[in-house]
Amino acid sequence: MKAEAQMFKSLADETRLRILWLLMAKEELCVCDIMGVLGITQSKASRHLRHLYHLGWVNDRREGVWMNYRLSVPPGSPEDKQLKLLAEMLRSHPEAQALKDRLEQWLAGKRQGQDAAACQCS
Amino acid sequence: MKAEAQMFKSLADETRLRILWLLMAKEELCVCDIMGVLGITQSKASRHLRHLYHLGWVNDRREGVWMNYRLSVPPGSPEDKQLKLLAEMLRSHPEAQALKDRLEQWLAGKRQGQDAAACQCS
DNA sequence: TGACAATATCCGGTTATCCGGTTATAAAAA
DNA sequence: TTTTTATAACCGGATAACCGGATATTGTCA
Repeated sequence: MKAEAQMFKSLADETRLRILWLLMAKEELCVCDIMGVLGITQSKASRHLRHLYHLGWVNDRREGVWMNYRLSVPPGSPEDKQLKLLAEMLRSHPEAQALKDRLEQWLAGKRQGQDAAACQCS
Repeated sequence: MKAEAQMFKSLADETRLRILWLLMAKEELCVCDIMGVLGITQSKASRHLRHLYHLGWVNDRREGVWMNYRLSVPPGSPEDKQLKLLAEMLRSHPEAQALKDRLEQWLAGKRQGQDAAACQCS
């Protein structure tokens, strides 16, 4: 039952929950997206993404300099059901809604500066 | 989202998972049952049960000197679904099966010494 | 009341987790 | 090749979690 405890441990952090929530909304995001939307340091964003990666929640895909992450749980697996349940818990959550809005804004802003560096990571 | 993180934190401990698993199998157990079946100290059993109590997973019911605990999640609530999902994850788990067997044995042994102190907590 | 049994809480020690800041790596661009 | 950018890994330090053993509380019974 160690594996199960560890799985819950990986969900027992607000930042990681927020990241999973964003990835459920957007499919694929790079580290700097996470940083920007959540307003956290690069170190923090990368650390938690690696954490989720090592536990099998997300895949990574390199695209030049960017590292993109997306959910990687097999459909129908317990982990998949867990994520769906999490989504259900958060759906009516004001904070989660606000995050989704910030994500939309962020992505819109990114589309604007198309040819320019898409991500200033300021 | 703090509440959700805290909920997962409460599940991120092997002992607490085992306790919940036992309570899903038996409906109501006293502290010394938990101690006996899991083979842990009284301090540890009580501490984790109080933890689960304060987070709303279980109710307590005093019966003389004994303190009985049982699950208290409202049917259909997200917490209920979470428990059901946990049960699904553990169902095929050898360790979980073994625990269930130990619980049966323990309760059988308890029925034997009926009039004697039901629980020596040795 | 006093003795006892079951449980809850406290104490301190150990370990795990999280964080920001820094450094290392890897790909692209100059 | 050197520089730049995005990201990962490392390094203390602070905080929180967990543990066993000791103590306090609560209920029972003589």
